[in-house]
Amino acid sequence: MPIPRDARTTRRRSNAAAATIHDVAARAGVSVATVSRVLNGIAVVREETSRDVRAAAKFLRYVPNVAARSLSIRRSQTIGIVLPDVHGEFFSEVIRGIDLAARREGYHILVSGSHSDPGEMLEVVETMRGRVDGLMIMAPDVTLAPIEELRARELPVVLLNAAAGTGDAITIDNFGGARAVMRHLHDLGHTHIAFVCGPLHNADARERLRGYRHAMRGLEPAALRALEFQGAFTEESGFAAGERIAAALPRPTAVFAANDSMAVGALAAFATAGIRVPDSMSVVGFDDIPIARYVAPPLTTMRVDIAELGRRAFALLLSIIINPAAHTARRERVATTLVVRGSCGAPKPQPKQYAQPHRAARGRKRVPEKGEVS
Amino acid sequence: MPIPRDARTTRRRSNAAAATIHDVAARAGVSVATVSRVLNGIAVVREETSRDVRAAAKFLRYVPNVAARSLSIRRSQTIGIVLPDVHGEFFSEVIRGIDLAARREGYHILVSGSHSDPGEMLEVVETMRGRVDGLMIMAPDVTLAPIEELRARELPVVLLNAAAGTGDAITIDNFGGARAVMRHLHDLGHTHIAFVCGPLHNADARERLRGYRHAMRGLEPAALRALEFQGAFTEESGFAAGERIAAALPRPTAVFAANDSMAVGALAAFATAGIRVPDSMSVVGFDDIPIARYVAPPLTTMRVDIAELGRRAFALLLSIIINPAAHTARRERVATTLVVRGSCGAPKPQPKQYAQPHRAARGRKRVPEKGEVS
DNA sequence: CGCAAAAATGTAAACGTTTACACGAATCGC
DNA sequence: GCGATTCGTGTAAACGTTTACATTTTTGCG
Repeated sequence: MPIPRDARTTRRRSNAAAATIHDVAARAGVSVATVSRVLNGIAVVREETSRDVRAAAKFLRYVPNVAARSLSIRRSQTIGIVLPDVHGEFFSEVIRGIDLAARREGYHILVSGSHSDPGEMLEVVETMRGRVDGLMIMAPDVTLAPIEELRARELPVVLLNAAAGTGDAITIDNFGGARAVMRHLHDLGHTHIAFVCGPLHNADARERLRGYRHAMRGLEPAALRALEFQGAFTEESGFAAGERIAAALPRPTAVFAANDSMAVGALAAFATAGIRVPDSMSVVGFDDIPIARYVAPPLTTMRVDIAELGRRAFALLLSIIINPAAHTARRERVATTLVVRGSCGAPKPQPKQYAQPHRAARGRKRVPEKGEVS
Repeated sequence: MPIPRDARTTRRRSNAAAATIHDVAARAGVSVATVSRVLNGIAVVREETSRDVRAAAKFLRYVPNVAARSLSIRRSQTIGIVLPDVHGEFFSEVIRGIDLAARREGYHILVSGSHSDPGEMLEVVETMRGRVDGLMIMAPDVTLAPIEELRARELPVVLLNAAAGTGDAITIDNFGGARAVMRHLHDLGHTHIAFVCGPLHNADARERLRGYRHAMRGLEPAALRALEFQGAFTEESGFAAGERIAAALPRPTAVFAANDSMAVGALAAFATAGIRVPDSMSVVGFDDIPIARYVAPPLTTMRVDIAELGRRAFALLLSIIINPAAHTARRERVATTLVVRGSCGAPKPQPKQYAQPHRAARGRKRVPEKGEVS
């Protein structure tokens, strides 16, 4: 595409077309190599020369052509983020975390969201390769995870919130968080605790369920089943589950919803059913979404520092990018924090002296663990 | 950087390094030009040759180097999105809208968020230029807007939710939406309507205030001032405003909060103050954030189709990118939709026959306008 | 069959960087 | 003062595409 044919020798400029490194070199009376060195802070170049170059660059409002640079150094200083069709808060918070960390290191982020099926995701990964130095894939859906693992090789990849798998990954400490929630409820004297589960194909939902079951392990299967209610991480489903719980015969005294949205839904259901929270029902959620503190009563929940998740994920990805060889797969987990508000009627008056009928999962030694703060 | 020195002639591959167009050409027994033509669907190339090329490319798992391509065609097929430090839902929804539209056109999006001051934003714009074919800048803050306008020339730019200004821009129909809200309240018989305002440096907040004032224009200034409460778009500020409204002496019968978050906060304040909504107080918000329907009572609000905002913005930007010359600045506005829920006690029994004392802003002819549906 | 026009393909010059290597000019030790 | 370093800079070859232009092959037609 030989349009301005003598670009490297002529000054041009003036009419249009951004200044190139050659223009700067010409104006500063040095070679392009020197300009490049000055602008990249590489090697030793005389202070005076450096000043001239910088002045010329400034005068010409020179900004390096990234494509050319990428081509030459074979890196794009960009990472890709592939997200499923995930909602609001979470989505943006994780991007914010990554963005902050990335910008600090001079990286840009290329995002592609709203992918619900593996095929589409793979396609996106394909179009991103070559354009990015590394990839961050969020695959909370268990059906997506394995596929991503296989593919995308020869490009650094970090998985976010993925189910199991082998590669590098950052996840939320769902299991630990769920156990901490349960411990809190136990400490409050609850034993008949219902659980509103998230969609089972979602890895986070599964882990939270596992935490719940772990805490309820004393119970016989049938009894446990009666306490578990299926939800879908939405307010609607939480509302529906709340209605069923309200109608359950030996009515549970507490509900642990696998996320805040469902907890909020359940709260609404209890309100319409005339069940008073926290007096006759305690409710705990998970995530600590912003409105959690504004529902009535304010929701006790497990806070997840999503931005931190993004930050950590970027750090991990960067370490792989920088030295792909000397890297062994790492799976990190970000801790969660219990935030006690009004929805579970905090320090209940009648504690352990009561002989509780279904007292399950008790007597474990209370090892403090991460994700348990307050 | 001459490492694999004979790349263009040798087959190489096998050990590492992605295949180049030369590798494909060699394997298919054609020239690189032909490969390029086939892969870009350009010009006429014999069906048979085409098949061979495609096969070779597939075999070598060839994927074009974008940097090289960008360098050659002088376009990156990428647009940049610069966002302020904006919260959750909105942030992600707008990205989703843009992403969807962009992907359909084969564009990628480079995002950079969380910029609170103009300087930082400008810096980001600077690092993005050359990397993107166009820019989308969201600047709801009036202090940011003008600065962005001036700069960033010689690169297609579309402003999102910006205050006034001259360039291309897409905004929400805040004024129209606010008026529609007020009309709804009037139709319900309210005249003593309080307004919880957003931060005044925010363009959206200002426009909504303008809509409110327009509807209340019959009122004398002092009376109006007594009905306006300052907020900051947060739940906290909404709560605080709610408390003040609850204590106001001729207590308003309705509250229009400039966004849902504040409406939710106000709702909480009324609940604690023992004021029943909608019986003794109607509340309307703006935005229709997801929890709006799950608070008690469900919030009547003005829905903003944020994804649509993103979509439209992309369409506009693309049109500028494609033909920068034949383009005259356009300012578009996306409509809003009234969503009636429980918080304003819908069709009140006592309508117009009552002689209302402060009946302001009445008797306008009801021109149906966009943003008024239901 | 021969020749012109059309169709298909190849050649090589851009695109704007980075950087290995070469080269001249200071600087140093003696 | 003179070779050996060191320092500062320049030259030019990559990086992997696209595409104007040249060249070859095919086709059409008398």
